[in-house]
Amino acid sequence: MARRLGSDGAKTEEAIRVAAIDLIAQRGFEAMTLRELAERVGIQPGTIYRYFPSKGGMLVALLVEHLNFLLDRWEQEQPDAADPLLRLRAFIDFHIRSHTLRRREVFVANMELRSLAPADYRRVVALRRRYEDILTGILEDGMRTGAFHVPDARIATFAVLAMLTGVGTWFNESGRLGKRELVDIYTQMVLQCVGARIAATPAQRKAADRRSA
Amino acid sequence: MARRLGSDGAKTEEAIRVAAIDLIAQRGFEAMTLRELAERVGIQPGTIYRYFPSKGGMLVALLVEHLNFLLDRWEQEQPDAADPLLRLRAFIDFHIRSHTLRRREVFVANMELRSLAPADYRRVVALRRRYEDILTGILEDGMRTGAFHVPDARIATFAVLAMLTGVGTWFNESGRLGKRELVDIYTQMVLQCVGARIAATPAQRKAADRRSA
Amino acid sequence: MARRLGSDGAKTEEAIRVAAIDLIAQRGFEAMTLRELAERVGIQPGTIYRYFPSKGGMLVALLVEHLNFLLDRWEQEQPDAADPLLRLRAFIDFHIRSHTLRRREVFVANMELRSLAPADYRRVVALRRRYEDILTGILEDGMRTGAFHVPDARIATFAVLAMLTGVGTWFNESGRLGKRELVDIYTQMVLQCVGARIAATPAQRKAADRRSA
Amino acid sequence: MARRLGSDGAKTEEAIRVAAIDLIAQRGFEAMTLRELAERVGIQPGTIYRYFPSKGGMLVALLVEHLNFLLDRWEQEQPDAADPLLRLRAFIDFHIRSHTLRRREVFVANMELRSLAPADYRRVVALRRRYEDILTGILEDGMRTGAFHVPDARIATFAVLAMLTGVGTWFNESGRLGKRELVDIYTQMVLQCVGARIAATPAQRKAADRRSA
DNA sequence: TATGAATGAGAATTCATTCAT
DNA sequence: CATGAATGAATTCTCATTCAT
Repeated sequence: MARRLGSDGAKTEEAIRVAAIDLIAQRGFEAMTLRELAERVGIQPGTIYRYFPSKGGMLVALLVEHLNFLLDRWEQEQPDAADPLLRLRAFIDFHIRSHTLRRREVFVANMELRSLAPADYRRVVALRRRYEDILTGILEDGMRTGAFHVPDARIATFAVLAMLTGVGTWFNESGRLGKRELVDIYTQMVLQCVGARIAATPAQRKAADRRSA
Repeated sequence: MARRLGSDGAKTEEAIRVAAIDLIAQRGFEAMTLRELAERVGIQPGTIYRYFPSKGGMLVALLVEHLNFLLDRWEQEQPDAADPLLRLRAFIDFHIRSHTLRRREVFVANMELRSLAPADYRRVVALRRRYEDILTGILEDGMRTGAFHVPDARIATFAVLAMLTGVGTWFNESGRLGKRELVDIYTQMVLQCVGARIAATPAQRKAADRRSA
Repeated sequence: MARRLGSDGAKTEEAIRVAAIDLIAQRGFEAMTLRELAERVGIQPGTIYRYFPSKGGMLVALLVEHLNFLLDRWEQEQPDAADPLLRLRAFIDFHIRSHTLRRREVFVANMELRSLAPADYRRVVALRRRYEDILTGILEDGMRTGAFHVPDARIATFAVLAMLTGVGTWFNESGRLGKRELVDIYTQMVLQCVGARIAATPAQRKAADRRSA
Repeated sequence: MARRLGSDGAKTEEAIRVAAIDLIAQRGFEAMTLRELAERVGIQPGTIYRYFPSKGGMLVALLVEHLNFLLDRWEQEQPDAADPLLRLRAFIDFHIRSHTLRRREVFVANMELRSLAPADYRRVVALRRRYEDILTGILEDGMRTGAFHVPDARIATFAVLAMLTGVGTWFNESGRLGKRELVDIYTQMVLQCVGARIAATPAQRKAADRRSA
């Protein structure tokens, strides 16, 4: 059969992307086979090559798309305010929300960098760097204004991002914690970590009290 | 020739282990081939099977060895004292030292869990769990004594371990930071993070001052 | 869009033929892909099937067309005269001219016979045989009249055709030799080869003198 | 099964070479598949890669081996004498003998150059060039001594080699002609072609008379 | 203890071909 | 007349693994 009724390139590509992220997150990029991927999507392996130049090319495409999504979203969602504390809160919230929402993408983006060809690696790392720079900027501002106290803004960036990103490793949508609480808990820990003077909003304190009760 | 003069099983096995950790850290477990590994060690691929039952069996052996090493060492090195703050400091120091020293092992242990067969996975995760429990225990003690203030000891464990383990990702032996400073910086951040009242030792404050000067 | 303005089947077919000969000559029939061919022509691969029944069918069509062209042309251009020497000169001239002009077609016709399906092979070889027979006829006539002295007309045919056709392998339109000289040189060699008593015309001798001067 | 009883690398490689030349001559390099080749040899396709780095690498190896064989043999067999006529006779004899003996190798070497990667192509063409140079050298010597009369030694080389090599295309071991006669016939034609004053030895004349009787 | 020959299964990728539109 | 989506079969090549020696 040359073409299934109503087959549509854009839909097929999206289906491949979704299934690929899934499979890569599950098994790892190297361990995933295109056969498997094709079967999930319900197409023949060869068809993947209409949409991606190669298995490796697919990985880059996926990672670039994800990082651009993050950067674009932050661009839109970031608060107008200049206050570092407020901005940090917003960033934590944004990061956790997007990292639990697009959990598999994040996982893949963190694990599979080494599967990239050198040129692709540089491209992806450059995008990731832009994301890291957002946080570094906030921390540096806060250090200047005295809102934060960290030994080194860059290292703190790594530390905070590692902490926040780690959430995706164990967080379970259907577990005992809701996303709201998760954000609260991490906000408190991060603010403490960067030595913010006001560690928690009243709302957070209340939430914390409830938990420890 | 059946045996080179002075060839020695124990040495061969160790050479395989070292080369394997190296290669897996570089390329990932799935991407590493036994041919490559054998070539590095200077043996034939078939010879690997004298020491490990299979490629997957080698991974378990490597991970188990590493985790046992960590647990044993902590057992030996942990302070006698019961003071949570002191114990936390010791743990941070231990963790960073062992994680920069055996950097590649740690990396592998974090990245390649999903390459394990289910039974092996459970075995390795159980060992890792014991390591996590050390930190959780310290944090819970500290919460009880009022030394620390975290919303949730388990989550804080994940957060702190993610933060600390992340060091291995970017730390460079020959970079601008020495291990001593690294430990100081992270100690401060972790202590802040868990809401320890005394955030830094005088030594650390001095180091921090130097840096911000 | 179903049809570009002014798109024209006959033109498309000719464009495919030209590009196909080109590509087959360059890479070989098996190595050429229809994708490549389509791309050169600026169409989609599927479109080729409007003009040729299959890849193999295209090859036959190309070869048959070429051989018919050669036979038709000779039919038109051959001299009226019966003199074998004159006819042989005319044939050499014709062959070299058409083989340098349609160099790629000739190359393909010589190289790709084995890519044909058996039935197609027989058909094409029969046409080629008719072309060979022209030369064999001339040589046999010449042997009868005493104009030529060759051990065997059929073998001489193969030898002369191999010699002449080999020109296409190395001849370079923009090289040191013009076509006129090329024909002269080969005429002399062929005439010597078949033991023609008069080896060269005065014009050829002059050309040869110029070269050896 | 890991290894058949008495399996032997050197034998396996030779078997692959023989079968490969056979198949390439039959179908063409591109059309031959490694599956087919392996099946003929009675091994698995993957085993071929113990002996050749790739399909393309196998082709180079085959061609280089063949050309080196030709060059080595001529080195040994060439006559001591300086007489161009004698040397030319020896070369014709050598060429036809080796080209009917190793017919398939020759065919492959002539047809499959374009299947080589650029670097390999240059290497093989350089070797072929050395072989051509042998004939060119003989012809130039003969032109100097007045033994031969050709318009251009290089072009005559191409012409003569094309003629001689063409033999492999149609010659049939079990056909009406023996190799002895074949050499005689071609010797006469070549000598005529290069304008050698003594066109044939008495033996050849006798053979020619028999045929024309 | 180790080699080296070979396997067999499966990997990514390519390609001629089909056909609804 | 032509496209563009897709197929399905085949291709080269890789790799963990086996085992006689």
